Amino acid sequence: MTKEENLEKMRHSTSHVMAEAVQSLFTGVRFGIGPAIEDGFYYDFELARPLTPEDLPAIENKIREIVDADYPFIREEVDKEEARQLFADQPYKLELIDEFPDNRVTIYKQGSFADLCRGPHVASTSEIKAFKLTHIAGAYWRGDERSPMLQRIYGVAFDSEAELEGYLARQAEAMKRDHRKLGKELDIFSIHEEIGPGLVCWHPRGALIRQIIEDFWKAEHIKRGYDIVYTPHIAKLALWKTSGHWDFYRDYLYSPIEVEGQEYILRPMNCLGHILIYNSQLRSYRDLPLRYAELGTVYRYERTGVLHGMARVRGFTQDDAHIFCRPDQIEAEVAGVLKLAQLMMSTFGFNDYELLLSTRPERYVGSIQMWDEATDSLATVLEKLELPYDLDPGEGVFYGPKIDIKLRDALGHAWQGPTIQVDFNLPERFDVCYIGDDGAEHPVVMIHRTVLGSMERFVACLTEHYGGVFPVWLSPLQVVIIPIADRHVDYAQQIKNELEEEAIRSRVDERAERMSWKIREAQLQKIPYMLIVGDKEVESSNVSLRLRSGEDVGMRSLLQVKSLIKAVIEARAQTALEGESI
RNA sequence: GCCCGAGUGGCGCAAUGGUAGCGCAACCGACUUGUAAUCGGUAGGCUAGCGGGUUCGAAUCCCCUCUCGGGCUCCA
Repeated sequence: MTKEENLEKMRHSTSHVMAEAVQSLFTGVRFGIGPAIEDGFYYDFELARPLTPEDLPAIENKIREIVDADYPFIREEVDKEEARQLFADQPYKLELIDEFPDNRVTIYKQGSFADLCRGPHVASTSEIKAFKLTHIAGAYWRGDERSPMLQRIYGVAFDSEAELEGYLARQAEAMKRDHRKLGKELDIFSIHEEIGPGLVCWHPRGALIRQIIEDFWKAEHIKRGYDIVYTPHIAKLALWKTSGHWDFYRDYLYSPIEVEGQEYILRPMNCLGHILIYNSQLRSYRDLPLRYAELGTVYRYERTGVLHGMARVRGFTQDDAHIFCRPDQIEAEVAGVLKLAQLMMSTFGFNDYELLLSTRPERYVGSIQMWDEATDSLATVLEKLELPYDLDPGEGVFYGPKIDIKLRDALGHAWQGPTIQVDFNLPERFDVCYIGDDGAEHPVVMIHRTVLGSMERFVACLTEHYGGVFPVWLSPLQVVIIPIADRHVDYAQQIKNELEEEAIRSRVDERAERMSWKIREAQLQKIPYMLIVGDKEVESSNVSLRLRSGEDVGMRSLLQVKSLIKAVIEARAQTALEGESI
């Protein structure tokens, strides 16, 4: 058994011990399930009263008692009838028993607690080493929102106190990278109750980061034969009925706006405008592929509980494009998009991401043959490009299979970023076709795709990925010039002017503060370069360079510093100085 | 949407039934400074809601609404 499997076993056993602790502290407990998860475990309970965080220490103490008592875990096999009697007052367990295919079920007992469980478990409770209950949450029985909501206690468990401490320290570090916290500290964005939940205001610094990304994005798309288009943010409801969105996603649309007796809605997607542009004239097979790209803002009425800073919002800008192509062009186009997505990921420092191929869901349109062909071609491209991916069965969109790239935030949550989706639905509904070399009409294949995701989510992930320490080319402010005394302000200003000529973003901190105070503030703002100027520098026409890593590079000529910074920006380097860690 | 928790000056926090305090920031003044916090002073909130209730009295207790956080569900 590997170390990881042992750890998982121990975590699972800890959840049983926690259940025993809860059983002894509360009356009338009904038990749900309690598996091991990444880093720890949870158990779901139905209790007479709501749990509060204050309950956790008592439960932890009880767990320790059970651990110290060193109860063995005993495995027993019983038939279903016996199991039903054992768990006669446990409706959730009875439900599980009914669903087991075999007549024999296994039970694990430790101390005064018995649970229906496949196992395996540790030999004895004393094998549980370092654990901590972390939080409580509501969770639907079996993850179904029509089922009762149980109370879940989450915990973490490790082989040693040192590993537990290490984990908790990493969590604390990760919380510092939270884009919602950094967004405030670094003045990147805000969300206002007065405007509405999930609607983002981009502050000048955030907007600058976004502009830089968008400029890069546009240039790379134009290079690859995309045409930039703009389409309206609202459209007649009838259009969304034709597309099928009204039927499938009505609950996620903002309510219609009535004007002149016509109903309009805020667009939840950009594709329809692109389709109408395509359909504005007859297209020949020679015209294809056509690639329409738009940084298109869309609005979706996301349920209140799911909103999360800039990462999950109600109004967001997709870096969208729709490729209209012939069936024989699918593979080449998908490959092109994947390569572009890879370029985006590597340019922005995401070297660790997951690729998922999602296949036909239960509710779908089109023929199974179309689905199979499209899914195969997506898989073929992934294999040709030697990209490792996981299958996500049944997770495709109703209109076609897709490839998703998932990015992780500081706390390890995966967010969908780039996505490539084949669409069989819209070409049919809108009669999107081309004239082939046979002179006949053929349906086009439409590919929806983003290579970043949305600007909001991407900047959120980017902020967490870098912990706010953006690479120089993305840093809103690249240089702070710090005059030591008032008499150095003119010289500092002169330097700023020279940096401006090179389009380096700088500011002179001319406040009547001490140098060390100005350095502290520049550090906290994670500004890549600090240029300190005092008598020595003025006299020798130099600057003293300090990096946000804390390194004092020393006195250099302005020319040297300028060319260093320029080179770092042009290379879109991940670090502020070659060989530096930031 | 569901369960639990929270909402105090720009920001971070204190005050759990008796007339709201602290730090940072802001503003004013002094200091003119050598690599992460110079000193002094001033102003600023009636405590999410021009919501309802309990009480002699509410930031503090109860109800409603809104927003945020942790999860669940969802995420075209």
